[in-house]
Formats: sequence, C-alpha cells, structure tokens
Amino acid sequence: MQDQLMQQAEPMEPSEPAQPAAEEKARGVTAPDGTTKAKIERAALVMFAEHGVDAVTTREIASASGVSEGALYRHYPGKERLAETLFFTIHKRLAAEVRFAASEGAPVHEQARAVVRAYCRIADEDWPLFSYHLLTTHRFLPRAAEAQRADTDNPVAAVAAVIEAAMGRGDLPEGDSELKAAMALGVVLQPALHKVYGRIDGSLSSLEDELSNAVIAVLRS
Amino acid sequence: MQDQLMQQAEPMEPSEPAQPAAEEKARGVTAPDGTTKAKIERAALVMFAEHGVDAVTTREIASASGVSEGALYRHYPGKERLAETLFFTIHKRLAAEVRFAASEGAPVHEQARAVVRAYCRIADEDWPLFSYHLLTTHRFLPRAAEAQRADTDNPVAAVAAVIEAAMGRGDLPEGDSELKAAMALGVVLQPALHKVYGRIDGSLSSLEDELSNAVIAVLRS
DNA sequence: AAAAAATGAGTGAACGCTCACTTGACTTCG
DNA sequence: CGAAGTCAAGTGAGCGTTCACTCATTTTTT
Repeated sequence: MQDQLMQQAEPMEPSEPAQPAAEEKARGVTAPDGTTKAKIERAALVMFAEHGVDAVTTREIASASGVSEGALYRHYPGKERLAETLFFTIHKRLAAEVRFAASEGAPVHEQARAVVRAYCRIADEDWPLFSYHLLTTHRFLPRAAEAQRADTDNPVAAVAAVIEAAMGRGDLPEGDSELKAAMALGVVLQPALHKVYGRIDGSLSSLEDELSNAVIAVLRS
Repeated sequence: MQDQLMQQAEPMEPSEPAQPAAEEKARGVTAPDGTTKAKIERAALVMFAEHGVDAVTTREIASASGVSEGALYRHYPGKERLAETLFFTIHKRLAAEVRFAASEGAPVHEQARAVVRAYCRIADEDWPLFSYHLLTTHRFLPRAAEAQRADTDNPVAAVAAVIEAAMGRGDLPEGDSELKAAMALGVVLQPALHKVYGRIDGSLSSLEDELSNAVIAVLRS
C-alpha cells in the first residue's frame, strides 16, 4: 500500500497533452500500470488537475491516453464516475498515509513532522495526483455528506484521530480536535494552493521544516 | 467602502433558489440594490457558490433572478465574465478589508485578531459571497498570472504586507512573509472549507478566538 | 472459434448566446 | 399640448455547437 505511493515520478513535461505521448509510462491510480484503464486514469488525472473536470472532454481524455473514447466506457460508466473514483482513491490513500506516518514515534511533534513530510513527499512525487485532490475536494466531499459521518477513511478524520489521541495522553492541551485538524491541514494545504497559483516556486518538501513548526505551533496554541 | 461590506445580511433561507423568490432583496455585488443587474448578480452568486459555475445554466440564473435570459447579456458579455467579475470584485473587497483591519493597533497580535475577525464577519454576514470566493479562487487566479505580480489588490498580498511590516519593526521574527501569509490564511480558510463540507457547524465568528490564537502562533513559529 | 477488448462514427440533448421585437420613459417639434 | 421620434432596457423563441454517451463492427486475446 505504501509502496504504490512511493513510485518514482518521472518529470512530467509541460508539453501539450493532446498528443498521444506514446512513450509515457502510465501510473494507474486504480489499475495496474500499462493497462488501458491505467492510461485513461493517468491522462484524465493530469488533465483534470490542470484544467478542471468540466473543462476536459471525453474525447480529449481518449486522445491523450492514446485509446478510443469508447474504451473509457468499458471501464467507467461515465466521466463523472471516473473523476469521482480518482478522487476517492486518492482520498483514501492520503488517509492511509497519515495514519502510517503518525503510527511511528510517540510525541506529537514527531508525529506532526512525519505527517507533514508525508504530505510534502506525495505532493512532490505526484503533483497531478495531489493537486487534483486539492482542487476538487469541494466537488466530491459535500456529496458524500450522509456516508461521511461514518467514513473514517479520510485525511481529516485521520489527523483528528492523531490529535485526539495526543490530547488523551496529555501531549496536547484539550480542545476541539476537528477544528485543530482543520487548522493544521490549512497550514500545509494553503501553501500548496499557492503553488498552484504560481505564487510559490520549488518543491513543497523544501518548506517542510517551516510547515512542521507552524503545524506544531497551531496544535499547541 | 467599508459600509458597503457591512450591510446587514438577511438570513439566507436554504430553500430552492430556482423559484423567483419575489420578496428577496437583491444585494448587488457590483450594482446598486434592486436593479436588474444586482438581481442577476445575487442569483448567480448564490447558485455559483452552491453548485459551481459550470453546473449553473444561464437559463437558471435568469429564472432565479426573475428576469429574462437576454437581460444577462445586456449587462455582461457572457456567463464566464459574470463569474469572473463577481470573483474579482469580492477579491478586491477582501484585500481592502484586510488592509483596513490591520491599520488600527500597532502590535501584530492585535492586527492578526482584527483581520481574523474581519474574515469571520464577512463569512457570517454573506456566506454565499465568501464561499464563492473560497471555492472558485483556483478557477480565476491562475489566469491572472501575468497581471498578478503587479497586483497588490489581493488578500494574500495584503496579509503579506502586514507581516512584512511587523518583521521590519521587530514585532515578528524575520522569515518568508509570503509563506507565513499563506500558512496564516490556511488556518482560517481550511476551517471555512470544512464548514462548506458540513464538518463544522455554527458561525465562523464563534471560532474567532481559537483561529486568532492559532494564526498568531503560526506567525511567531 | 469463442470471448473480451477496443474502435470511432453517429445521436440526441443541453447549453451559451443571438436577435427581432416590445415596452416605457423622455425629448423634440409643429 | 400632443404626436412622433429616440433610446435604453428587457424579452424569449430559436440557432448552432458542443459533448457525453451508444453500438455495430473490428481487432486482440485466450
């Protein structure tokens, strides 16, 4: 599970993705690499992240992944479900990453550092994947409203759980763990957004120390 | 300038906005209240915030604002420009609010508190306006990439300027003011997002103290 | 040779936008 | 004074295009 996320990312060239890009390895989000499904998922993910789900047509996805439009419908019932599946797959992966990162050392400040490092690493290794999740959360999360309460498989709940546990053992002052989780995530995700807007250059990892310190400061505030 | 933003918000009822809603006052974003333009802007803003720009049709906007579809094109060259105009108008208002809030007391922690209070107040007074800005930033900001560097009329630059000034007078440790601004904004905006997702209930203002403390902690980290 | 996968021209519905027309307030002129 | 003219604002049926999706057919795999 971890291994899949740690695949080396090739330097995604910013050239026109409308060309078939024949030699490009397709890292599937759901399907094994190299399969048609994986190629569709990769192309869709990259284009969705860059232009938004609505601005990308099924023909463009087909063209960019080098398969036909009909093939898309063999693997997904439609564009929206493709977008949704991509989102929730990433969503669950992030939650798993958070839980894994926090499971190591005991003290909160080390857990916080590990979680921040995990986020930065995922963002840098697979920016389309990370930014797609970042930019489309508000499209898919409100829909899951009813199933959401029971859903513990999301990054926010994972972070909140870590915070709550730390509060329980006196490692953090008592407080609203949901709010703390939101604020801590905001410290990391807003700079990530600013990278999308071009206001911040370089890798997220290069900011890791400052982000970690800020997160820890928020948790203790 | 301030006064316009401080208009009393009527309790926006969560009923179906497709009905003309005859008695509802139309608070214009750009145009004087009561005018056709204001009615179009309000209806568009509310629906855009709720469903996203792409999911709302020009026919729905016309129907909800109680005017004809053609009237929309008398005031705007098209749907996209309407959405864009709404966004940048709000964008500039937020920047002005930040500058105004920070202009008062000298010490940073008071400035931070004032800015957080301003954000919370705007969010609570006019949630469609605030959440529209929150949810569509990534649609419009990357486009303004070239004009953006010179553009000082945005909330991020305003916050960064406050931080930089505080650093200059030794009120904050030296550091990357852009990054600090992003992290501080994240502390406030991520909880606001969680309100969109239904993970947080109640007004943003009720969280004012905790948000302020966290922001100050980030700035000093 | 059967099954599975992939193809791509075609379809129908939806959407943004146009434009010929109406309305009503205001101005001009005999 | 009122008839005629002007203009901005608003209307809504309709146009052209785009796009998600289908399916008869071909290709590939087993």
